[in-house]
Amino acid sequence: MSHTASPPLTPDPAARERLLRAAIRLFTQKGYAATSVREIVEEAGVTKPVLYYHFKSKEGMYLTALRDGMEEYQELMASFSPTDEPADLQLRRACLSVYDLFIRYMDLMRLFHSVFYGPQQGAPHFDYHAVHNLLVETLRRLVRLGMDRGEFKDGDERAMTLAVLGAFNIATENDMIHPECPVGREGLDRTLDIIFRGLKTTANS
Amino acid sequence: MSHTASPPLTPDPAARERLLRAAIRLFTQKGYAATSVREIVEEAGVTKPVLYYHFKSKEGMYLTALRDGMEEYQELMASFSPTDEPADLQLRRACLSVYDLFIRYMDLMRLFHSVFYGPQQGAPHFDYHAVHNLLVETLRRLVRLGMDRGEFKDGDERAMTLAVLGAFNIATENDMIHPECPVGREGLDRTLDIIFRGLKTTANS
DNA sequence: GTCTATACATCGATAGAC
DNA sequence: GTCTATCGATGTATAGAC
Repeated sequence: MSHTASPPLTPDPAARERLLRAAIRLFTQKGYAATSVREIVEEAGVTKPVLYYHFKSKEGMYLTALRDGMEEYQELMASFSPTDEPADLQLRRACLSVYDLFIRYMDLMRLFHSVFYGPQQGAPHFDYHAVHNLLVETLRRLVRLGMDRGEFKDGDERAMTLAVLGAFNIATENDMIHPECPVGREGLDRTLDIIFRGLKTTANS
Repeated sequence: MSHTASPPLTPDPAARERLLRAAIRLFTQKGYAATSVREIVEEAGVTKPVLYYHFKSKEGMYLTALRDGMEEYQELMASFSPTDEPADLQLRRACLSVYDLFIRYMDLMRLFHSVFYGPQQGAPHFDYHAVHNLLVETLRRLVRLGMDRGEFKDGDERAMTLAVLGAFNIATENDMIHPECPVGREGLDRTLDIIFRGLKTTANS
C-alpha cells in the first residue's frame, strides 16, 4: 500500500493567502520595485514556483492584492447616497467611515497612497484616480447639498470640498507616519468641527 | 606639436548638473529603486564612470539631490519667527510661502512626499521627519499664539493645527495628481478662509 | 502543487587605457 | 575626466522531476 505523501510536497491551501499577506507587507514597507520575489516567498515560507503557480507574475500579485483590498472600499463608497439628514452630519459620517476602513487596511492604504501621489515604482497600471474620485465626488455632492439647502454658506464649492478632504487626508497621513500617536476618530471629529464651523451659515458653538 | 583634444574626451562642466536633473526627474517619475543608473546617464548624455566620478554612488546622487533642494526650504522655514501681526495673517503667509516653494520644486517635493508617506524604496536614509516637523511646529506655534491672544477660540491645539496643515497638504497633493488643474495661491487662500472662520472667535465674513 | 536547478537579463560599480 | 569593457551579484521567471 502507498505511504501517505511526505510533508514537503503536499498541497498547502493557505500558501496563497500567506503569499498575499507577505507581498502586501513588503510592497508597503519597501515599495514594489525594491521588493524581490525571493523575499516574498521566504516570508511566506514557500518556494518561487508556488508564487508563479498561484499568480501569473509579480505584477499579478500586486494587482490581486490591490484589487482585493479595494472591494470593501468601493462597496462602502457606493453606500453613501444623500439622505434628508443635515449635510454636515452626512459629511462627518462619510469621513469617519472611510477613516475606520483606512485604519483596518492601513498597510494597503499606505501602498495606495505612495503609488498614487508618488512615483510609479515600476508597478503595473491601476486606476487609482477612479478610487480617489469616489471619495472626492461623494464629499463634493454633500457639500453642494449643504449649500443648496442653506445649511452652508454660499461660497467656493471646490475650496469647501478641499477643506473637508484636507481634514480627512491629514488624519490618515498623520497615522501613517506616527502610528504610535494616531489622530483617531475623536481627533478627526474635532478637526471636522473646525471645518464645519467655517462652512455653516450659523456659526453656533 | 600637440593637437587639440578630441571632443569625446574633453571635460564637460555641465555634466554634473545634467546628471542631477536627470536623476531627480527619473527618481520622481519611477521611484528610487525602479530607476537604473543606465537610464540616468543615458538621459544626461554621459557614460557611467562620469556619474561615479561626480557622485560616489547611486545613493550619493539621491542624497545630493535631496539635500540641495532642501536648503532653500530650510532657510524659508527659519524665517518664520512670530511677529505682532494677527496670527491668521502669519499662518496664511507661512502656508502661501511654502506653497510657492512647493510649486517651484514640484518634482523634488513629489519625491519627498512619496518616500516620506510611502515605502522606503530602498533609498538611503534621510531625515524626512525633521524637514516635515519644521512646518508642523511653525504652524503649531502660530496657532498657539492666536489662542493666547484671544484671536482664536480656545480649543484643541492639535486639531486646529491639523486643520491648517490639512488645507496646505490637500492643495499640494491636488497639484501633484492634477497639475493641469492646480489649486493655486487663490484656491489655497480660499480654503484657508474657511479654516480661519472656524478658528476665530469673531466669525466675521 | 511543490520541489531543485537553472536560464537569461539587468543591476550597481569598477579596472585600466587615454 | 571620460572612455570601453567587464565583473560579480541579483533580478524575474521557468523547465522538468515528483
